[in-house]
Amino acid sequence: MSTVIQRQKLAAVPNASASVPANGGITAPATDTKSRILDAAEELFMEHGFEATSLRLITTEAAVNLAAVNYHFGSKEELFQAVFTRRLDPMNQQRLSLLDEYQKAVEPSALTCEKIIAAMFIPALELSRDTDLGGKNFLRLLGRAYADPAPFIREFLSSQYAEMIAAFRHAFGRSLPHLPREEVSWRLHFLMGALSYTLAGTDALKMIEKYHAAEVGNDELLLSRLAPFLAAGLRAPPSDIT
Amino acid sequence: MSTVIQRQKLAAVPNASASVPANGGITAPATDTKSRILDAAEELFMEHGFEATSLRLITTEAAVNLAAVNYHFGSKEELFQAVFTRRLDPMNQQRLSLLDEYQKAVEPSALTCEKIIAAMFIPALELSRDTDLGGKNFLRLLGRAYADPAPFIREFLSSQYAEMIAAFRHAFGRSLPHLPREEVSWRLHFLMGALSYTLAGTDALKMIEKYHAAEVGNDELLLSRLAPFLAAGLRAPPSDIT
DNA sequence: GCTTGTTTCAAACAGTCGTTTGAACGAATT
DNA sequence: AATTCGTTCAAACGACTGTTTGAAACAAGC
Repeated sequence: MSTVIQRQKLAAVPNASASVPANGGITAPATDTKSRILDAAEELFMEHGFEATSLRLITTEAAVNLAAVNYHFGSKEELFQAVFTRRLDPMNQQRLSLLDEYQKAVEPSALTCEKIIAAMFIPALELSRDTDLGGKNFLRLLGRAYADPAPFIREFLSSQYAEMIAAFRHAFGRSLPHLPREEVSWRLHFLMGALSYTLAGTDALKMIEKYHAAEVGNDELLLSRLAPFLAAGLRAPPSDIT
Repeated sequence: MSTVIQRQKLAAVPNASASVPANGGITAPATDTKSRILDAAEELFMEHGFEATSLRLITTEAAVNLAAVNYHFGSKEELFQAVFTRRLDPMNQQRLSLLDEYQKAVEPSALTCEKIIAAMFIPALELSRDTDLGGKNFLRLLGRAYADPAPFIREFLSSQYAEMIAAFRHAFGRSLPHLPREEVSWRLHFLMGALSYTLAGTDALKMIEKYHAAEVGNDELLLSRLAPFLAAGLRAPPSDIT
């Protein structure tokens, strides 16, 4: 009862052509079905998690037919991965090239920890600003996916991250030559933890709002808090248990 | 919602008395229905998450009837909370009393960061060792719950943690008098992130196995890696953006 | 014996889930 | 005009969800 089925409108929208949305608002309309699904899925997966988000919720929010997800993506799992590859792949690529750029500028000496951390964070921060609304959603979604138990999520993420992690472990190793390789691995692990937790939690956002409203760009503020903390931790003397 | 629970008595339970299990094995059988459900739920919630774990899976694993969950706990959500309160409440209480004990020993001076960190970690580590198998499961479950989007989980956890967090923020504030209160809050936040990520992820366990098999007690090893990293981060000079 | 109250059980309830189907549409090609 | 192809649609599929029910099983009290 009551839950009358969604009556979708006909397609055939000739698109907004090149017209700037012109709505002083925030969100871009997203013309084609595939993008609308991705946008809605990104937002809803972040809000409720993978299992708790039904395809009917996504397709209703995106104003498309229920079957469109399986038609365009194959399955719910593949949709989830598509949400990630759309943003994660470019972001990690940007991290790698930024790290490379920084390294070339100081060759042959090693980078400072702060510089390496910046190469990890800046692409994430840009992502959160570039896209009108989706970027911030995505970072929170990403942080949550780190802790998701589903095997297909963990495998997918670890494969997406392998190359980037390896490059940054190498960079930190060069920057901290006195530190055993093993210790570098651990500290990179802790660093990722602090980062993903900060990006995922709503706590961080609440803190920002509480203290600084919109005074500084919230992203730079976050980096300015996190970078000294992490850099100092990375440079700590190695533990004596070997 | 808010379905008022049926009758549910807790009196006259004969209990396991003082009998030590005495089985040289690993797992305790868990005699009564309620405990068997809690044990199975703890393990399965950790493995698959809240939404993806069905009551039928739990009751099958616990070898009890499906209706037993609703009879003993009221609902799936209340079962989830019961899984947490069983271990989380004593652990946080232990953290508080340990912090208090450390503080009394050095009064009137302030505690070192390492000591405060130890007061946070040792109860968690003991939990992971005391109980035969459940403890380790629970810590991983806890780490994952931090990142769970479900509102009832977030609210429940934040209420369970409020008192402990406040006490430790105060202790860190005393230990780092040169640091603005705001900065202390941020760094405590990062600290919790590194901790929960480390406890939740399987990555940390894999690292331990990779490097040290069972040479040292894995828990002490973990603390010896994490404490210097976090202490150094906490003691870093404050960021210049005010 | 019977009664009382707690706990277990199989079965059903009322939905929601992801996925599939086959018909219908729109636009370009022949 | 007819045909093709990619896309959208309503409807249904079978399986699974948390929860409820009313009857049994069980122990203890009188």
